[in-house]
Amino acid sequence: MSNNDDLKLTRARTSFAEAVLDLVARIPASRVLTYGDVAEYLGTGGPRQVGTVLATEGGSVPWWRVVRSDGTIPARLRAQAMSHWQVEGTAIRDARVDMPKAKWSGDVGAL
DNA sequence: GCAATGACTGGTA
DNA sequence: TTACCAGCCATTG
Repeated sequence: MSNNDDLKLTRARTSFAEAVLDLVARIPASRVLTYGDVAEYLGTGGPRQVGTVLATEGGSVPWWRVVRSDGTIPARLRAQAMSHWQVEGTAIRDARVDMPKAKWSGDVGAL
């Protein structure tokens, strides 16, 4: 697998950050996950840790595919995320992600 | 090793 | 519907 080389693109990263970035990078377009779901999927840490990782190294992954449980995100990122969601065709509901429709099942083959 | 921080969550008012 | 509170846990100083 060449994805190992990707790990060298940035700084050392911890095992947790590595797992978060890896999972976020695997989220298919038009699909989103909540911070809590990412943490639960990894089996460790919590939603705050996921946010901390994305705030630190999120520039290298599709962070807009990770949103709050309400389908919203911080005002600082809302405009940017909205633009990406529209381009990728993500289900949107009144300036928020339509979680019931856009939430990723964890299976890339599910459509 | 300890204390503070934070792109969160769920419950209550 | 929005606003506020307490809990959670890895990372950083």
